[in-house]
Amino acid sequence: MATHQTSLGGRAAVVHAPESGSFDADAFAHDIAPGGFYGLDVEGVYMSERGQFDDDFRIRMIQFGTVDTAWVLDLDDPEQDRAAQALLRDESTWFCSHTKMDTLSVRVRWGIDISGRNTDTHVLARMAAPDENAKVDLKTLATRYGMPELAQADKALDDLFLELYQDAHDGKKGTIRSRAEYGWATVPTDHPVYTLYAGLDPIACRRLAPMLVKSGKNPVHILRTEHWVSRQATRIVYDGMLVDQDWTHDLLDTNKRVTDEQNALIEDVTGYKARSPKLWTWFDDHGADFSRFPKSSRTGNPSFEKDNPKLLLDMELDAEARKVAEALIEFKAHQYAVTKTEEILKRLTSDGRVHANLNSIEAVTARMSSSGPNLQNLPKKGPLRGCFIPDPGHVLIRSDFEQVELRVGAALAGEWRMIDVIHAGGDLHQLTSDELNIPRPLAKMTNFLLAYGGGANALNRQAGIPLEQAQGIVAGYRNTYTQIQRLTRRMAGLTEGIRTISQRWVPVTLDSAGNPRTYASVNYLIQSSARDLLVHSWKLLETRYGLADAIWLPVHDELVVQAPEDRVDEYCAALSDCMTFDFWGVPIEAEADVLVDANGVSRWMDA
DNA sequence: TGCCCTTGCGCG
DNA sequence: AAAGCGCGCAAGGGCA
Repeated sequence: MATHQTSLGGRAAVVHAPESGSFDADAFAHDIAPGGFYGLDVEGVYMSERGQFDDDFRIRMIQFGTVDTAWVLDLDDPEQDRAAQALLRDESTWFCSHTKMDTLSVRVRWGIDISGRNTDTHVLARMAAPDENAKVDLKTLATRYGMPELAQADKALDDLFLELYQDAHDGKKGTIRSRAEYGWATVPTDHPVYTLYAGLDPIACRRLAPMLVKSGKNPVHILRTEHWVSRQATRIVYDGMLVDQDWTHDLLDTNKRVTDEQNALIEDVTGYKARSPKLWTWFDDHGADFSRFPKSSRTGNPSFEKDNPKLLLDMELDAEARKVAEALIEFKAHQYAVTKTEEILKRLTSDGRVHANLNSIEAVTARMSSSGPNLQNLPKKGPLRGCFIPDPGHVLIRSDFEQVELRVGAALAGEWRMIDVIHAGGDLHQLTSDELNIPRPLAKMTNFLLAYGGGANALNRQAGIPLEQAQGIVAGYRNTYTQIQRLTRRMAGLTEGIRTISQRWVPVTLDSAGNPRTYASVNYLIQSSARDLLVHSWKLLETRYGLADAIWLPVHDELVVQAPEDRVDEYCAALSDCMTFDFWGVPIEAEADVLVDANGVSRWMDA
């Protein structure tokens, strides 16, 4: 058996990598005994856009680690595979691993769900440092916590992959992707660089878990809750969303036919593609006057973003340019749907699903985020959300909190004027409209703007009203809502961070000049507390009805639920019940809607 | 080719 | 006194 005697963070570390056929089960069980708490990591082949759910994805090794000893098991050896399985199945053994990657891989390969017994160090890291987005990968963390050897081993593996690739491809370097693809698939499972890299990971992870818990500022109940939410997120990713493939292909075909046609027309006439940044120069030569046209702030060139191309039609263009302008407008109207449907189809796995990632604690405010594809920002209007349908025999139900951020803000501030209106079933935007004597749309903008820490400049810009008027409105708002103003001042005085209603810690973030953005704290308090409330409802769904697993997707202030066809009423009632409660004397309300299209088919969109 | 940054836009 | 908040993704463009 190959054994590395090495050092990690100034402490001895041992990595055992048994060769196929020479596995010592007793020695393994001695180091990694059932009932313990172990770092866990898996090594697989290169991951495509479909992640663990790609038919071609497979794990090659699995590693378990204590704080000083790791075992790297080669899964081509049936004995080692059996030992790994037995340990993973043991209900008394706990694991920690970084991100959902390992939990999902284990479930895909063996059907074992360890998510209830796995602590995600990525989640712990987000709790310890909510403001350090993108810097919580395991290598960076290990380095920060005094274990630079992990990053070094990673670098050595990269070099090895390049070497392996060149050996097999006449010395050619290949692209990053091709090197990774080749390297992960073919590196020998007994190569010392590979086994050392693989072995250090679970040891580092196991050491990091308690360090991260200690360095965070959250009380223990938050950790418990986040572990639960993270488990739910893993379940949602594993299940994925069923795709209506006919619907999606139809959408792609109809939209792509238009974009291809218009793109070809534009290129024929101008020599530029529709999206070329130089297309404007052609218009310039054909009578366009860009002196008062919106410009890209970076290049200073005319910008064809948004609805800007429509402005071309107001110009004195020659007939040819007018035709191109119309083609460009048509192209842009269909481009978005093409990109989105292509992304969905790219992620489609052979089970007909898209396993979008749901990050249970991504934002600084702990709001969840979705990626690959991002389901949380698919347009509400239009047919794109309709690509996603419930499982056979099921129906989707959606329930939104009613104006939750404004209500939470009113409650936290103790703003009685607002609270009275909420109790009376009135409209907060209308209240502002009446009090400040401004139109309701402007009042609505003002309500949100001020809750987000904005000021007169922002109102001026966004509402397109004169700065003086914006200043007047802001002053009026502050005079009218004195308690909101008081809360704003109180929050601005907190230079380190704030605590939400569940005592979650949210740090003050810095602007590009390094100054604390204390003005954002009101929004942090409101946004993050609203996140607490959504999780609160989700947990109620579990404790009152045992229905947490019915959640199909959370969208900030909205829960989408999948219900069996014959229990729709029951699920609707449960959802309404769990999302309706009193918060600090303010009613929080939600109503459940069944999502069924005009043909009686349930899909993720309104009829 | 690869990396990094910005802009614009969808959602809340 | 003033300061719009949180995300992810595509595309463009500078740079090595």
